[in-house]
Amino acid sequence: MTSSSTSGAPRSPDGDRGDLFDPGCPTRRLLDRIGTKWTSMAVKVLAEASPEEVRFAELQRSMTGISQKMLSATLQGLARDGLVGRRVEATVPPRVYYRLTPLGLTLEEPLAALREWAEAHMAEVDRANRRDEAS
Amino acid sequence: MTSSSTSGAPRSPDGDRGDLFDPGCPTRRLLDRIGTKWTSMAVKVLAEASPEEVRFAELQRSMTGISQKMLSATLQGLARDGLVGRRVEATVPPRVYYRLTPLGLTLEEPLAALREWAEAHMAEVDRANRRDEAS
DNA sequence: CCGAATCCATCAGGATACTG
DNA sequence: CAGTATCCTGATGGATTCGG
Repeated sequence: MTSSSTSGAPRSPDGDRGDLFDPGCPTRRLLDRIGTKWTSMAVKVLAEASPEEVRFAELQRSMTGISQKMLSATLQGLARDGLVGRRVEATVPPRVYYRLTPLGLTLEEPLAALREWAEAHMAEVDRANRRDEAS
Repeated sequence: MTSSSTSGAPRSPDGDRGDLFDPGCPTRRLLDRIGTKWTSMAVKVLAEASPEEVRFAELQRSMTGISQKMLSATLQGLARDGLVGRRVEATVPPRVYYRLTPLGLTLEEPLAALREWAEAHMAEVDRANRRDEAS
């Protein structure tokens, strides 16, 4: 098993060790997903395009620096989570369109709040870092 | 106010290639921090205690499963970012108190929004995952 | 009591090449 | 055009131990 999925589903079909950790925190599990390198950016791009669909190559262009592998993995993860939907156009060459599901759209709200905080305060965070580096 | 400042590119490995990647996205950098395993939980615990201070061992007890190393690293990171403050009581044995700074407190708002989304919708996400596993 | 240091397992994620 | 497969690296983070 090379990869047991990025968003590790509880792969303990039976009693692993019980409850060593506290997996009952949905926030942690959410952050495990949107906290990955490209996921939140994909949601943002798709949200901005919504309700229009976006093609694979178009997404790759919007997300500078992402590889096919990571884009594919990111979209797969979001699709598995029911946050984005796929539509394949059976042409030659084939075209695949992505869009946020209604559930994915609701995620955009708190994500936008986080973005606003980042744009408002990350400069101050950076300043704090500089101050600390001086020591 | 993003006084834009000198817009210091955080990590230019060596030669600045212009804009191959987009390091100007503060959201990514924010998620790189709060997306780590324990950071958001620490902020939550500290926010709930605010304006009271919390001791190291107390934090460790609240965050089930965390090691000293990770708690220390998490708090250091938050302190460097100016989100939490430390107060050392020079007793024997020494006691160290942590609390959110005003800046850290402002982060609690969007973080709480994310938490609400998680509690409201993660069950649906899980259901989507099950449905996908069936294939 | 606090946390720094070491060792070690795992994994995200980048580069590349190949299929349909 | 869209997606998969393989290889490889550095960062994440857990357990443990030492120091102040």
